[in-house]
Amino acid sequence: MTYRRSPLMEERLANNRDRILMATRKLVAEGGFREAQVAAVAAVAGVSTGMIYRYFSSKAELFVEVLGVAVEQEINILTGIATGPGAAGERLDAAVTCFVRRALTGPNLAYAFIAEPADPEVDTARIRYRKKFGDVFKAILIDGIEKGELPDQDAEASAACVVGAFTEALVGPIGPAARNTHDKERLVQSIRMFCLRAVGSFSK
Amino acid sequence: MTYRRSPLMEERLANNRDRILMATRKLVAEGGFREAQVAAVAAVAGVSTGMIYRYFSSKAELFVEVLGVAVEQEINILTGIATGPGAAGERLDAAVTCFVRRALTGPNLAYAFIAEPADPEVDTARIRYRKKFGDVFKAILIDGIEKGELPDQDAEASAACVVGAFTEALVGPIGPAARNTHDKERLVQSIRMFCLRAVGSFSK
Amino acid sequence: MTYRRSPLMEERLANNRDRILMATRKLVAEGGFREAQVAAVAAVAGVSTGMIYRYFSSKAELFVEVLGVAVEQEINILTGIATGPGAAGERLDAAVTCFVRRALTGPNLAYAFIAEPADPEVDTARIRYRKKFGDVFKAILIDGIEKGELPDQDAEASAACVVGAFTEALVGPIGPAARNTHDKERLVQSIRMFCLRAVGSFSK
Amino acid sequence: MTYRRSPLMEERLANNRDRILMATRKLVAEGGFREAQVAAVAAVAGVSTGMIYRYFSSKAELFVEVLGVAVEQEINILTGIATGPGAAGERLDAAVTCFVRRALTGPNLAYAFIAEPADPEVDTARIRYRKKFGDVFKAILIDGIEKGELPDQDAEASAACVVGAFTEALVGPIGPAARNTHDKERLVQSIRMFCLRAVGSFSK
DNA sequence: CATGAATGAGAATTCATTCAT
DNA sequence: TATGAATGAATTCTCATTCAT
Repeated sequence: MTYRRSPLMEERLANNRDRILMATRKLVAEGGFREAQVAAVAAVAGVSTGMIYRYFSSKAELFVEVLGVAVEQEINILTGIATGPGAAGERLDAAVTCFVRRALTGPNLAYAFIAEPADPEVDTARIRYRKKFGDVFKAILIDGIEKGELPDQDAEASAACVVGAFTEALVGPIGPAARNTHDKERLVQSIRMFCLRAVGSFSK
Repeated sequence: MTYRRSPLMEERLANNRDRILMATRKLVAEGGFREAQVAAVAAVAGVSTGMIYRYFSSKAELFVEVLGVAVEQEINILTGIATGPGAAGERLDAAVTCFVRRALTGPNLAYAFIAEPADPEVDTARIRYRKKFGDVFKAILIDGIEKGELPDQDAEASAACVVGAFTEALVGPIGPAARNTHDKERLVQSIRMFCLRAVGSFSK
Repeated sequence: MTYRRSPLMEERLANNRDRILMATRKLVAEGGFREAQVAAVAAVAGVSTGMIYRYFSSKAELFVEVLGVAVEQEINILTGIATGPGAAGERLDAAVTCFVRRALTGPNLAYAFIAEPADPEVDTARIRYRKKFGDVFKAILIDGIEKGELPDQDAEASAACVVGAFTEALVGPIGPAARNTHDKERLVQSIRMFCLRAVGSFSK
Repeated sequence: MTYRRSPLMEERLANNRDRILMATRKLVAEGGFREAQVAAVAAVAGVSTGMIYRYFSSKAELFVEVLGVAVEQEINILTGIATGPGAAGERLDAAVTCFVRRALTGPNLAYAFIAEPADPEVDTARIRYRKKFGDVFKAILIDGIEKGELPDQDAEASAACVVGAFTEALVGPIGPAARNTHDKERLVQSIRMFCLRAVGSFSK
């Protein structure tokens, strides 16, 4: 008698995969890639180390996917804003504000951005994911420039600068200082204004 | 007849330390801290591994100093510009332009910004060094705001954003794409304009 | 069908730990802590070096446990004698004789006494373990003094001297010379008489 | 013109040798063989590391000689007592008391006795030196036994036990606890009485 | 299928000894 | 002769990955 993969087992498999991803994300968020050793991930996920290799061919692949999942979530939200109605300046405003606020809420994504690639593979992915963020902003910028709402500029570079600006502001020296809600909101506004002025959108 | 330390010996000593630092810098620039293992550094520097520990008490200390040397060079140049004559906007312009141009010239500084903390010790230093850069820009901003040349803003946050903006633009997805002189100059101008608009300085 | 940890697996686990301990003990007994490098222990135990760190967090911890296991065995036996019936002098007699005889039988304990602290951690443990031996003898002495069976004396110091006396006699210059059974028994009697006279118990 | 070894140079050589020995002794006394690295010895002695190898072919040889010098000093004093006038019991009394008192005075010799051989070579020497001490006591014992002053016993074993007894009492768990003069004198008396009772000399 | 024990290739660091100057 | 910079073998410890059960 052989084992057939029952629907139930499928679900357990999916659950396992998710739990591994979540465990990894948790560990990376808390202590960087350094703390996300395979054994630790397995322990947090409640699976064996061997199990991890059923779903991911290597630790690097696991990391890449963790980054991917985190990025996708944010990209979806931002894209919703970017493709919505309203003037380019307003959409940019909303996108920047949303992104910064979410990043400050939990150490879920921001850390993953600077967290060093434990692997060249992860490095490559990291660059790719940052570009995805830039693309969302770039789209808004191009739209705004075409419609004359924004001054002419290198949309590609500006978009990268926007991403870099809040990355630095979030994870750099001034980031961790913002602990209470008041400080956080102040930081959100500072970054927001900076970026808006930077792209020439004076929505005030 | 007594033995005196000959100039040649002095030079060799200095050369060793410097060669170790240069070798480390080279390796970090090329492949990140990951590639700068003690054995590799020793090989590139043309010394034995033990030699490295004559000059640096640990690998972390070596890394910290490599970062420090690179940062100090740039800080000195930027500070010269920041404390010089001219309107705040002009000095900011010059500082940003200079910084970006130098970063694009060689892999001398840029890597220091993303390079992940192989060590908590290095991490701490890295944050500190980034802050140093921010402080130079912050000084110009505060000066400009006081004199009414720049709009009121959170100088601390803006400075961090400026640093982040060109960090991302330099080492992020669009950075490596700029290979020839023409592309590079275009990138310099893009980042420059972005930052100037961002702080409200429309020197055009 | 679920997987259960088979008895065989349990045994192999226990075996590994024990084999590591035994291998360490063997190497320390033969060549001191110096010879018990992690790689050597692994080789003798028939495991990989990494395996050792599954059971012991550091080499020092391994050494401490090796000492501890050896000491505990002996302490248990001695305590049984010390807390048994009979006059203090007789119990002391039995304890000393038993201890010395066992030490001469195999290189199981004696080495633990001289073996130098390869590590401050091990040093601390070594002192502690020696004190444990002293305490067994001290208890007998105090009992004998109280009951008037033994002359008044510093029980603490006398106990330490007893431990030192046979340590030296066992591992010192005269120890290894005693190869055959006859010599050994003669040594046992010599040490026994020395210690009994020393504490004032002339059971003859 | 070649250099001829002047008397002055001879003296400097001798001085160097002595300074190296003293430096080693100091370091061993303070921190065990572990702390007496060649570089440290050189620094304390005020010579270069290379200099050390002019006088000692290896570190082990240096250690052996340091032990030897320390032992010789003590042996001389003890022999003076042992070969002097008086009853065997009295001479033994004086020898033990002298030895223990001197050992407690400074951490000069006692430590060297248990301090683990950094080298098999040192190990061998250490055993040999301990035997030398035993021989002094053995001589007194044999004398006393022959003259009927002491009960018949295995002089060799008893001598080893005496050495072991105060070694343990000095460097074991109760040793370092005795800090002030009062405690020390009490320890001296305790060890003294123990040893005298042990060899059957009740000089009280 | 699921486990987690086992592996072993690295990586950092130390220090006795040598030898060019 | 004297120096101390330089060497590099040796040692401990880590952790991704595999595979017998």
